[in-house]
Amino acid sequence: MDGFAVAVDLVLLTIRDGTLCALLIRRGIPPYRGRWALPGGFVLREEDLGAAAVRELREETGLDASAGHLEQLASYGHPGRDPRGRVVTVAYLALLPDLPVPVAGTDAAHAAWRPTDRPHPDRLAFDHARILADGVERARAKLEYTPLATAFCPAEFTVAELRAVYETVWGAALDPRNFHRKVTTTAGFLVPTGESTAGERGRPAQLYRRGAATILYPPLLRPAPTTPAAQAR
Amino acid sequence: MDGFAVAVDLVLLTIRDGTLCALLIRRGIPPYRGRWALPGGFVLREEDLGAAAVRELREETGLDASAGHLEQLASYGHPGRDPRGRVVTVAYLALLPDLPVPVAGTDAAHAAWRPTDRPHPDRLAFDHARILADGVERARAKLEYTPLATAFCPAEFTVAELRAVYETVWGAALDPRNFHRKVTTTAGFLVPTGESTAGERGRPAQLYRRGAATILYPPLLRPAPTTPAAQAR
DNA sequence: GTAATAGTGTCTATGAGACATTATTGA
DNA sequence: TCAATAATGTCTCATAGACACTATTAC
Repeated sequence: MDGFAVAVDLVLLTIRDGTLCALLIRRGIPPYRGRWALPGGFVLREEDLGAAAVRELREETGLDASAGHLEQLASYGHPGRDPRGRVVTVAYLALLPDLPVPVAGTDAAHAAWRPTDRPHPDRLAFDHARILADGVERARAKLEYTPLATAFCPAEFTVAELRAVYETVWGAALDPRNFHRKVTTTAGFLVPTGESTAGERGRPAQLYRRGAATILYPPLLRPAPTTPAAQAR
Repeated sequence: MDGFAVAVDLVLLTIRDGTLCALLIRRGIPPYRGRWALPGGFVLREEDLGAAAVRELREETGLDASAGHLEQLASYGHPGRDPRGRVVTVAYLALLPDLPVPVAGTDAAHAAWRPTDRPHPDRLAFDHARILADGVERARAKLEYTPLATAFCPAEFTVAELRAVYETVWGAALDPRNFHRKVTTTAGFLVPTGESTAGERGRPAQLYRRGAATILYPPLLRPAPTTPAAQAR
């Protein structure tokens, strides 16, 4: 009944240069030495799962979880997923604003933000490709019915920046006028600061902070891909 | 790094007598002997997490998972959640049609379907009250944007039965005419069998099977509780 | 016939999609 | 003045909500 190891792995997403990116770590020790993997590590003896995720986040990025958003994603425990033995990993998903270059963890040769659609020519270590894909899909879905897109933005941001988040994560263009109307009229989504941008070319944009809402009602649905009907997406 | 036990616990939901119910097991062994708990057990040495959930489902209910719907819910691993030691549990959520009385597991004195809003006067064992609440909320949310309400129904069912599922899970009345229009015009939700009910009082109802759709687009949103705005729900 | 339930049609209100113009800055 | 970007207004269409009537059975 005993004898499992429990790990947390982090899908850390941010937007850099108009691309949805995930933080990957180049493994410095076996197994999968030299391969790229999600940051993560084993849960400590007296540590809660969420606390382990927060700790790993700080260790890998130097970030406080409050800057963005951190939630549990799913658990993965296929018997053969780790050659060292039976390891169950609890994956967490974080949405983060664009950061300075992350500090590499002590047990990793390198760390890098990689595009989520082609993280690396080689396959990722373990089942991390699957975990990453699940995290991206979760993020895409949650942008529809929560205001979590703001977690990708700095504390103060413009409507155009927020729209760019949606367009990047969904990979679809959105109408700037309809988007502006939607986000500014949905109660609790945005709080105007009264300030404006300056020094940019073009008309200054009003700055907003994230509001108190936790869900968007009605939701902001991503455009239907092909058919106007239901089915796969 | 080793030394964790990994369990699966099941939130088995069904609708009985117009009430959303969960299957609870009266524990026959310590800890929490005599208290009610979610069905579950430890993951075997060479067993995948999902396979353990399917196995427990069969052991506790005699059910095949294909009759309803089974998905991973979340993992819970607070250090003090189990007095026997460090146990991480991966909770699974199942939506099941109304069943004959479940067979009690070998290590349990009793098993019973209990209303989810007041499972028992005593507190449930472990952190199972929280897990149950999370499962119910997940079910409520998924009825909005998936056709999973059909998992609560038998293989063939009427629109009125399906509507009763929504009304029970959401605890809100829905307009029969608008509901009928929505579910019958959403592609892939329902497949008419051509058959009708008979022997009931009143006009016979057409029978349907669940369709191939996996998501509902646009979703079938539950009525906003109070404010027409966003915020907590 | 009566009671009971299923199924359908219409009108309205709300929100999304398409689209052009005005506003405000830096160069 | 021009280029660039932000912000707003209008029309249309799709969908949800409100609501009343007809249809088909058992008794």
